[in-house]
Amino acid sequence: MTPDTDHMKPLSNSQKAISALREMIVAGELAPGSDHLESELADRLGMSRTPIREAALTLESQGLLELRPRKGVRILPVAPSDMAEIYDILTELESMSARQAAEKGLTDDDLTTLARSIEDMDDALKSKSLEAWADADQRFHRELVALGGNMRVMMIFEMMSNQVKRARAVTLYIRPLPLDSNKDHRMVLEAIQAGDSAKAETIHRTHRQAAKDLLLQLLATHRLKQI
Amino acid sequence: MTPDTDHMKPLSNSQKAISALREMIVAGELAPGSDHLESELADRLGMSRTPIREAALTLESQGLLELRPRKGVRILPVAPSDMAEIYDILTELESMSARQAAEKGLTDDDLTTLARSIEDMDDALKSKSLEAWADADQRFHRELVALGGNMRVMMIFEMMSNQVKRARAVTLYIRPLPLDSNKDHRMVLEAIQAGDSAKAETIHRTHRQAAKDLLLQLLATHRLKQI
DNA sequence: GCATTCATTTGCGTATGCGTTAATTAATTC
DNA sequence: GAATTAATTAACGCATACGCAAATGAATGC
Repeated sequence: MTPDTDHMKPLSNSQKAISALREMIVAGELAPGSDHLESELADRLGMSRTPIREAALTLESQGLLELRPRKGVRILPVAPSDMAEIYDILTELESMSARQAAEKGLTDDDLTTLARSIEDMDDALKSKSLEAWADADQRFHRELVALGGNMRVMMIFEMMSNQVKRARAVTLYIRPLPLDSNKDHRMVLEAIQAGDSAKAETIHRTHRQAAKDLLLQLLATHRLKQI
Repeated sequence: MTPDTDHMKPLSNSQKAISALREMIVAGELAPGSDHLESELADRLGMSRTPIREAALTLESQGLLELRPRKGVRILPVAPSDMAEIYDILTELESMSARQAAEKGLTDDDLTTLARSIEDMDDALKSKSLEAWADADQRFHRELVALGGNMRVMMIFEMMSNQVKRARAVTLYIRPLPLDSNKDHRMVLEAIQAGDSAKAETIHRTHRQAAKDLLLQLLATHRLKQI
């Protein structure tokens, strides 16, 4: 039961279409590169074309798909060069967030969520649950950005995350186990606790660059030219 | 006459609505904080509600306005804290672009547009045309981002630029003359020419931070709590 | 006079229909 | 048989219509 089971707004069809389509895309149910007529999607989601179009417009501006007249909506494939772009942006903005979080003099209380995600990653690795690890890792990065306090950075992060998730679905089981990854996370957390903004930023930047290099290497060695 | 006067696609009403509304917002014709019914905007632009809604959805995802049921579309005001967020993001992403541009070993030929915008700023200052200066300055930053080669950064830049333009319309005539600004620009250009990526990045970062500090100071001293 | 309830208005969300035009198939010509 | 043109189909852009719910105003009760 959700915290506030009462007074749940009945969520418009447009909203439903946005999340439904987003999930279908991230899950690969709508394959990268595939085309889908508005009317087809409307049938599939049991609504008319109008909310579908509105959702498609929104998702287009988030870079998940493309509206091509008479061809239908095209699910955008993500090439390694796209992932490089995304990781470069995340590297800069997350590192900035780490720095700004460290400058805030946050209390341990403010950092419980971040600390929790690190523990969750440890637990996930112990029980060899890669999905749980990926989930906790995602939470760590999101919370780091949240602590930075820049709402726009959060929006950009969420936008990019959708594409990152697709890449991870492909690479999660072909990548080496992220056994050392949590060392970095812990060092970032400690730097933020200590108020050492330069250290927090530098460590996180290095961490992110390594992640980018690993991913691109993986995609290259497996000849994954499109996700 | 535009380069290709023939075969101009007749540009859909949605597209027209997007640029029309964007220009009205940036120009202040639709005041920050004001509400406008979809039907009102539809009448004003001589089209039905459908393309207006589609345009509003797009502009909402670009942070220019907000759709509030029964209140109409609300033109989002920009507070100093918003400008701080925007400048922080631009600082990081433009500095990264400067670094990456420098790493590319660009020829003087690749850099003509950038060099041109610097000259234009000089000319504008000589003829005391602040608008022309602001325009050339905007072109410098856009071209720098373009040279970085990250399409997503370009998109983010364009998005943020809309809000920056509104701030500039307010501050352009109350700010000190940007007499030294071009020294920074020239140094960035030279660093890129020389392939000195660290220098290009550092100088541009400093330049951007100074711009942020100046802007926030201006807004504070003039008690501009909302633009 | 103030609050509460009911009636009315109004704006939005969404379905639907239609004209336009791109894409596809058929037809005609060389 | 290939290629160009004509005919057909179909998807989209947009206008329009309508039901519902929120906001507004009127009316009633205390």
